[in-house]
Amino acid sequence: MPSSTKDRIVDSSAELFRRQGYAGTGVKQIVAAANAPFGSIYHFFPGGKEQLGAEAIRSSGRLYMQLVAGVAGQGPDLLAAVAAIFAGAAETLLETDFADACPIATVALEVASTSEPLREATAEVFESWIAGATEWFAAAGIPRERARELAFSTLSLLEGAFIFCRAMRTVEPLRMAGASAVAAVGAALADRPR
Amino acid sequence: MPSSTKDRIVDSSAELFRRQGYAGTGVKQIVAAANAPFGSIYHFFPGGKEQLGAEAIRSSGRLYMQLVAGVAGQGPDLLAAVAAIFAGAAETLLETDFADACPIATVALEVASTSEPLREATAEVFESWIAGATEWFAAAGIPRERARELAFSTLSLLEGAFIFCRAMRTVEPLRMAGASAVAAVGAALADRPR
DNA sequence: CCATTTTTTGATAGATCGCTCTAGTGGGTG
DNA sequence: CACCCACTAGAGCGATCTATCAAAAAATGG
Repeated sequence: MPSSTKDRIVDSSAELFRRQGYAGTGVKQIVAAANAPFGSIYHFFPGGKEQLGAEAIRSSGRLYMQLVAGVAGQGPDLLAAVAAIFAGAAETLLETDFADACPIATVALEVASTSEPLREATAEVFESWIAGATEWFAAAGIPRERARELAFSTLSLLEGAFIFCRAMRTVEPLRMAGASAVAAVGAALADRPR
Repeated sequence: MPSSTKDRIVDSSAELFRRQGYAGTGVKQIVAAANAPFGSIYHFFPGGKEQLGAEAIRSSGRLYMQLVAGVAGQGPDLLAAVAAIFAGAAETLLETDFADACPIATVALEVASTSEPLREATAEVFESWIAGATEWFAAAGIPRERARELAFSTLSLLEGAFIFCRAMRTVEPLRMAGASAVAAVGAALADRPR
């Protein structure tokens, strides 16, 4: 068994939070999903549910960035990579019956005005995503300022489309947002300085 | 007193759901905010919290579309109107200490996989927004197919930016997403058929 | 091998959840 | 006036929530 009890708790929490949100997920439900004894939660996370939430957010944020970077990395060029990210997201959505979209968006909206520690955790994850995407666009020759704007708009398109897709139970929004993102990146590539 | 008890309950629910989500808001908290007797909830909403949630979603969805349409209506042209929508959203965010963004996005993500009636309510609201925006773009001479794509991407940019803004406590994402939206609409206007 | 410390565990406490139920109030109608 | 009905009002129910804590198990030292 390669996975420790603590890891199983974090992983199960992340999955449940992603689908039902933070407030909608009980500690009992988490230990049941993780096949862990109840008390272990408070052994590994003395700060209780909130500390567990923070760790789950950071963990799944890290994982998701790796996943997206992996999908983006195998594209022949930047445009194909952006298209692949949106297509991959759509595929995952269909495979999971529209359950698995962004791992932390639901929690981020929930806790933004109710828990400062959790809000900070989501902000850190988002910052790292934006920084990573900015770097990626800049590496393609897009000026830094422009690259950061592109990072925000591409990720906003993705996050926004996730909301519509899950609510409407169709991947149409993701396809359209993806087309828009490709167009925006294409325009930025076209007038980059040489 | 122009507001009936039922209206106060719906309004208070909508405000609380917007900020803390559906699961994070208790019925007791709602009646306290609405200055309503506890029993009235189940008099006006025999279906309980879920029915109340559905009505709050539809009500605030209607209201928000009117609000956005109002902001958009007073712009001199389409591009200025789009810019005004994003700027207005940023202003509201700042005024409310990053609490009031999209009135239903938080709930939409929470309930997408946990409550079919509520999911349907959010889907209906989103559909009506998309239909409205499509109509608006089409009226400016943009072909219907393209107008719908533009509606999805503009609203996705707005929703996505809301997530980042609330988490990071800055309106930078909204400014950048707004610039992107204006550029996308501008491009669509430029190559519309004459 | 026993004594001591450290880690693990589930029963349970105390609060809160959504909801039901009965009783009471106020105003309009026959 | 008698009656009715929409609404107000809140006590309390069973379930579930998070968190605690004393005991069991495992690890460590003499």
